[in-house]
Amino acid sequence: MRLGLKEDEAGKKTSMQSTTCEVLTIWEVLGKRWALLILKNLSTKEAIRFNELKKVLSGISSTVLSERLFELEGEGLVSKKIYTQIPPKVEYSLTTRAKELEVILKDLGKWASRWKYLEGTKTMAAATAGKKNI
Amino acid sequence: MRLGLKEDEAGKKTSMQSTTCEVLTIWEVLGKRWALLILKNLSTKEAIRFNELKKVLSGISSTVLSERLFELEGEGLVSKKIYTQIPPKVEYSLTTRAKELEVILKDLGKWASRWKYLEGTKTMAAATAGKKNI
DNA sequence: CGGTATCCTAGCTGATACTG
DNA sequence: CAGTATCAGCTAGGATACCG
Repeated sequence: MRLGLKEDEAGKKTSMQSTTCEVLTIWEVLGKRWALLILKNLSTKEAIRFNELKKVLSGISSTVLSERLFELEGEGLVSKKIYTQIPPKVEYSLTTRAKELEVILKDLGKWASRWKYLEGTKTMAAATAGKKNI
Repeated sequence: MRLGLKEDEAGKKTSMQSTTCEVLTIWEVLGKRWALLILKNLSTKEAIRFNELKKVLSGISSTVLSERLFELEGEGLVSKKIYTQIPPKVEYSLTTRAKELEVILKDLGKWASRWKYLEGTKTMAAATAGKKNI
């Protein structure tokens, strides 16, 4: 199973980092592509279904979405409600834990936008150099 | 140049996401491996030299360290002080912006550890399933 | 509908070797 | 010392096809 393997890696990577900072463990999950978007979209709707989510996150594949959702659930950020029926129906929603995270993320967002327009300084040199491949 | 290409990607990736959330742009940089560690180590020392940093982050290669440092500089999180001399000497340090980020990161860390030991609930099922490959 | 299994590619990463 | 160029391995991510 693919997920199993991933966790193993994560374990390997964090093994030498987790001692340094708790944040890194979370980062292993949140830092991954789509993770944040998923959380964000989940926060707008109360509950959302798989394909609905997939539609919103245009570009993501079922594989990855499923994977991220699984990881997020493992971290206790997302809860899954399964309706055993045909056709299947599964609803995802944020947990209390994730709600708390939202606040922090919002702070991060504020921080990000606060500095976004102040790049006219010396740091701009590097930024520009990077954007337009020298 | 390798760095140039990376920025292009970042631009491409965020193009459809940045409108959704400012955080994502930062995440493109912070989410990358080593980025957080670098920031963390920079915060302990006032200023640090390239190889010194490389030594602390045992496992990282010059290539990646240089790359990350460049990206972080582009985001205005790290400042570089070059001493034109032989042998070369370059010191890296955190910018004011990064100092602010630290606070947020610390909150994130608190959040992370606060929940770390409460995984004995239903969320544990998924967590366990993930950790030990079913 | 909601996933999982499989294959395949792109890009991140790290080791090595080489400049200023 | 502080990188950069180059090469090679590995893995995440996407597309497809197929079950419950």
